[in-house]
Amino acid sequence: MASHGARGRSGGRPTLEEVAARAGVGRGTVSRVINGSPRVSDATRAAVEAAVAELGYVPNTAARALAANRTDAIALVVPEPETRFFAEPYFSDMLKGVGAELSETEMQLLLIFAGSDRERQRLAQYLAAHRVDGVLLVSVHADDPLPDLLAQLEIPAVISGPRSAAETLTSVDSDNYGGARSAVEHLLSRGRTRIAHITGRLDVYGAQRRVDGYREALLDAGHEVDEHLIQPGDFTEEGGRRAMKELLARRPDVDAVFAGSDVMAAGARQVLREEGRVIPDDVALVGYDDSAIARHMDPPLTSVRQPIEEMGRAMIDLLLAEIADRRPATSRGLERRQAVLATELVTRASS
Amino acid sequence: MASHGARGRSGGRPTLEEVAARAGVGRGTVSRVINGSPRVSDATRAAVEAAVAELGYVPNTAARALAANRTDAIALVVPEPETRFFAEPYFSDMLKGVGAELSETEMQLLLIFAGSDRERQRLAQYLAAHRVDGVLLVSVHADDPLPDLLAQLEIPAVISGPRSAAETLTSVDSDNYGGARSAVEHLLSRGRTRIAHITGRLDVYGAQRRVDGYREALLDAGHEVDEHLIQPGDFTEEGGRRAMKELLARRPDVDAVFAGSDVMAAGARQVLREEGRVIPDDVALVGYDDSAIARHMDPPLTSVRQPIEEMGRAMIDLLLAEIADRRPATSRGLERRQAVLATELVTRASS
DNA sequence: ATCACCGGTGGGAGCGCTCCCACGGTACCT
DNA sequence: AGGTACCGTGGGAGCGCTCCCACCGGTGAT
Repeated sequence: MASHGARGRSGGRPTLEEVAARAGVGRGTVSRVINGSPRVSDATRAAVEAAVAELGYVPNTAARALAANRTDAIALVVPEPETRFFAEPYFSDMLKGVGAELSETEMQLLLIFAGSDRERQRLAQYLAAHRVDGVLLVSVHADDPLPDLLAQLEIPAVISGPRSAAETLTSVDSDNYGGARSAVEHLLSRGRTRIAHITGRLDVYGAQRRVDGYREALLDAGHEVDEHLIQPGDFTEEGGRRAMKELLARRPDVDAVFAGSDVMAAGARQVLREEGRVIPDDVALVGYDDSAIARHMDPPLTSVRQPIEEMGRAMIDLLLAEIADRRPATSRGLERRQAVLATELVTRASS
Repeated sequence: MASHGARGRSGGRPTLEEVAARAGVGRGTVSRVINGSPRVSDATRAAVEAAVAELGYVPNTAARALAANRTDAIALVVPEPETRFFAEPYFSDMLKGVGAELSETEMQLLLIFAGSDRERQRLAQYLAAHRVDGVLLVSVHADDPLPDLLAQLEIPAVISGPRSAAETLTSVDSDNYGGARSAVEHLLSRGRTRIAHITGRLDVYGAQRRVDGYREALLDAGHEVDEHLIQPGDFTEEGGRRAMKELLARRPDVDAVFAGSDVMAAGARQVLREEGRVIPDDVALVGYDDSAIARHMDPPLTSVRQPIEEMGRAMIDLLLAEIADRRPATSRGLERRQAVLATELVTRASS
């Protein structure tokens, strides 16, 4: 009977069975109480809860996962650390939201890095093994095979920053279009008329939407859009520098710049200063992201704040809903879920 | 026989049993191959590996965890988001190191937030249930009960930023003493003689060590330490402002400031500028952390860089070693493990 | 030849849980 | 009174794995 180290290999945490014995009920009943089933009488439930408390019972996740074929875990897939996602404050803010929302539940958060090929391989295996109930995807490139893999495996997933207007996955996004509009409208209201735009990488859908917002804000205000004032950047500081130099060369009379990120705005500011342009007197500058850089820039940078923490919360909400449905959005038919959250323009001395 | 939905409830991922059948061997043998046991003949191993590849077998973590009483998971416990830990670039850099080192192993990373009381309660339960094989602790307050809890539960743990010189947990730290010395020596070499220090919160051990480094660098250079030049801060920008005002009031002739963090340096810079002091001509300024703020400050801030990514890697290494030993450092006797990594002074225009 | 031994192997038992079937009891119908 | 329904409950079976014991055949020692 005591053949095989049966008795608690390490300290003996109480099991369902022991709780059942203590409460004078069967195993099934305890399980029902633990899982909040309604099919338990109040008296029994009270007795079980007392036993649970006395014994300090905590369910064994592994056993539960094995028996129920679920994991109570979701994965946050972090793409290459090089991407702007991993930069402040995006990452930590989103995590804050995710963590806050998750702490209301029993779910646990797994962080999975998918930078190297090796890591992506592991991730694919991981997902194939259905070791998580759902996946959070952030800043995925348009050509990334991951979303399709998830759809194929029927793993619930939510993506932040849809890859296109036709995104099939459930998505959460901030209102890039509206954010860009608010920036441009602000500059117009300050009397600027030759407003340039340094864009983000245009294979990023959000960057495209910002360009759309830029264009339409100008058109709606009765201005023409001068294509020479739109200069592609790549979200980097150096890209911002290059773009600003190009703009100055083509349109020396530019009187405002709306940059698609604070980092690019920082690059642009360097060039403007080198060229002797005073901010905001000669050229007004507006960034995007409202990062620490914006607050500490000289002069402090007007920037579009995205509700990133809210986005994290929204992602969890949508994901949990999808897990509850137990099937990914694609097989639910057409009812694509998505959330678009409003941005806010934070006005500072640079404009 | 087919009483109870036995056949793959969801897609039928292959099991050990199926791999065994395919390879014409027993379950135990496949398990041995999967786990790299040496007690398998080469021929058998090859056959099993072929079967694994053909079937695309991936072990079921839950079953493994249940049977073997281990989880192959470690937790990174994130304290209150308010702390400086959660600020850039500390968090993401450390995560980068942790992720890189972890991707060499089969371990998975759990992120656990322990900000609110509620969350800490969950964490305690979590740990009591032994749902992770080890724990990574970051920026823990001196009076935090968590380390003791971990020791009591005999859960391997590594702390970044030891709580004191007598830290009992295995720890990883950067050389705060040496970093501070390098900052002060740099200022001395620039001919500064009235060097002030704005400290971090002195209940943080690392902040104390920086003060030690500051003092001894001065003493070793044959200078006296003027206690009026040491002003306590709290790692915040506002704290930096207050400290700088105080210093200026007490010692208007100060010609250099070594701040215990970049953020405090930013606060100090504001005050210096308001008072008409030119950086670095009138007052040289050096920060600590080499964050984005330092690079983008005006003028760019000389700062002490900590090898945070390396620290992340070191934490994982130490933790894995400890898990392999299957017992926490405390019960291994006196051989406390710790790693202290060197810092680097990044010189910029502010000094 | 006999025995102990050892590398290599198969498979039973068990990890702690969920799922589901079966069962006793009460309430309500005919 | 007998039948039917349903509620609350107990407990068997099974999730996929690891651990360990038993077993098999081949060696080398006796």
